[in-house]
Amino acid sequence: MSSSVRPSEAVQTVPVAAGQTAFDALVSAGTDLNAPGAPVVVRDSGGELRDLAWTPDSDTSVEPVPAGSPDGLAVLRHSAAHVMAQAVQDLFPGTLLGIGPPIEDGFYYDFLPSRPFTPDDLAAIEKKMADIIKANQRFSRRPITDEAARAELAHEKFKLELIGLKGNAGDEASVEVGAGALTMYDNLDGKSGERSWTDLCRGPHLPSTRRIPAFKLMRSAAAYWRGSEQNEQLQRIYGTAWASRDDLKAYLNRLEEAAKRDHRKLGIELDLFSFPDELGSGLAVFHPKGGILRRELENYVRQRHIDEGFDFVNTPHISKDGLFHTSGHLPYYADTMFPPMELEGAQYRLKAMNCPMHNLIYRSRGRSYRELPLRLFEFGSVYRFEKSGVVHGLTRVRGLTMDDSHSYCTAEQAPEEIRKLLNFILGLLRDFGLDDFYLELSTRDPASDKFIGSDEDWETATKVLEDTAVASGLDLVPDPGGAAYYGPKISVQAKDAIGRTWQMSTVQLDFNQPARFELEYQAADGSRQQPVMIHSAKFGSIERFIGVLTEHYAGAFPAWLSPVQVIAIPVSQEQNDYLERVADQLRAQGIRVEVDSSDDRMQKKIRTAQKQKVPFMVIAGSADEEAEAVSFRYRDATQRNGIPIDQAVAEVADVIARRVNVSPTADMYPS
RNA sequence: GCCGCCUUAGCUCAGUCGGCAGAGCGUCUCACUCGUAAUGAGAAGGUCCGGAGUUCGAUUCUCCGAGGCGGCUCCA
Repeated sequence: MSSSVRPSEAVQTVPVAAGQTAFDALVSAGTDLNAPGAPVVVRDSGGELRDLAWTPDSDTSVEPVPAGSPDGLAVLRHSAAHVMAQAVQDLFPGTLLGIGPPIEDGFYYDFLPSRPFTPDDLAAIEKKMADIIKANQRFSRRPITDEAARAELAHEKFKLELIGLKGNAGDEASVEVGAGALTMYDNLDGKSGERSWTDLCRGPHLPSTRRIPAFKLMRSAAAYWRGSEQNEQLQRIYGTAWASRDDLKAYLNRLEEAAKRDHRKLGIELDLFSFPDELGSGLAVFHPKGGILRRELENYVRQRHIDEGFDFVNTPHISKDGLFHTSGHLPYYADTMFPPMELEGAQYRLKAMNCPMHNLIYRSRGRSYRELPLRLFEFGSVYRFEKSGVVHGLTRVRGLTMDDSHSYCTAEQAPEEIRKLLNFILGLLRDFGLDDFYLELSTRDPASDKFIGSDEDWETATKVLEDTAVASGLDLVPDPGGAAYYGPKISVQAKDAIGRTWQMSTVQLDFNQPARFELEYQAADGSRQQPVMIHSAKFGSIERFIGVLTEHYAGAFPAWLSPVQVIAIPVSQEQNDYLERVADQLRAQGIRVEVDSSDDRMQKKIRTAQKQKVPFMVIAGSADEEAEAVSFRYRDATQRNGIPIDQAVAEVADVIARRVNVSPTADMYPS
């Protein structure tokens, strides 16, 4: 990401005399406030962000905050949100205001208009915003008492509600209001000084609207007031704003690049999978090429689980619903499980999780401490009735296959087992070039009745997970209230090739299901003890993992995963037979080869293979055929062409075979 | 589930202010036999998402449903 701040421009504190504005202090210190990326606000000695117009009561110093810094951008974006709100209220009188905070890469503002916004409305709002920016309105801070604010905002019911919420730490609304006395921000016309708009806001803001160099409105959508489904839906307009036009352009390019990687688009282009309407929403079919991806991934993860000492089991897709009452999943998740089928007096359900069935396998006979940890693994297909609005490509589906495993062990063994699982997971993700991780620790919300089990068990389980997570040395982000109903979890978050974070694998520690299923083992002293179980999924769902990998690799899968590894291209049809023989030679080494014997021109075939992101091409003309050679072309790490080189068939086969049949981490490109 | 938008050929998308529907790519056929990202010509291909309604007539308007997209909420 481009930014206006470089280390060499490290900011220095500037002294400010009592009664002097920070603005004047900066100017007298020689700061060019008109330069691109110039400071837009300051940080006082207490670390608070302040407007440039801020005037301290006593002598102090401030640190300028440049527009391109994270804080500067947040102020810039929040100021853009104000400009947008003003434009909206100008164009659509009577529209009520919600809140308008800065967010990653931009800002939004929530409105209650008389009708939802259309794309044409957004264009008009954008134009109006440009006028406001051109008018160079000053953002002017005005402290106000609660009573006066209530009077002034009598018609803004949402703002009134915010006043009551003043200072709620962690509340999104505190962005607007914050602790301490309320402040209003007035927009004053650059020439006349006339007030054109006012908003209840903690600030700080840019000195004036002119300091918004580049913005764009992105989309409008509904959002619940204060994020609750129980509340009224407002119309949210998202925008983006940057410290320079170039930064905006770079951001829009990034979005375009991300769109090109969209697995839903690539899935069609590369003929991997589809979602036939006839099946229903969120139900995917994998075409032959997607089938190869699945098979390779399954083979890979199966072997890894064998190496880690897992036993392989199989369980049905359907069960009488008593099982899910025993596990505790029903009735908590009744609405996300497919509805029951009534058969011979029993209610059957498609399974939405595999753990209860694995518990039955554990319980099928007496267990000794000697066989713990007992590790069960299954490619378990489950069905979850995701709400219609949340289904999304392969990343959120209604039918999925999990690489689901459950480790049953003694409470004492749990920390070591979790440590091993975490290592296993990180190693596995690294094999896919995912190596920038952080962990999320999802814990119980003690106030919620969504969680079962005793306080002591929760504390113990959470402590065990937390200690293991901390010991991994990775960053650990708390996720209060995000636990499963039966226990806390660690999820591994990984950054993909273009820096987007995906939740990948999870490890969950569960005291509850073993108790509910009355799982036991006989300890060394002959006593009967209850094991704990550790749920873990490495890919999570294979569908989702394929979706994430497709975007991570932009469809250019490493050679071992590529559905077609080699395309053989004849210079003219004369070489078709020769290349068939070459292809057979490669196939004999386990390589997936296709000969393109269509009547396209060679150039066209190269283009097609390139677009299909096939890692290797072998091309042969009459000269090659005579020499028992091929011209070898490959995709390099940047997915551009490698340099063509003429090589003997045996050598080429050898080079390709090494890239295709070895461990996934191996460098796939000839050097 | 909620709000908004969308659904036309295998894919990407025009279009009909209500009157027997179009392009590019892909597919097929023919000609060309070619040396590292598109050879040319021709043809086939459509219950215009489904159902109901309004109308002389609906792909177009209305309603219901399905599916998709962008968000919100949710994600064991």
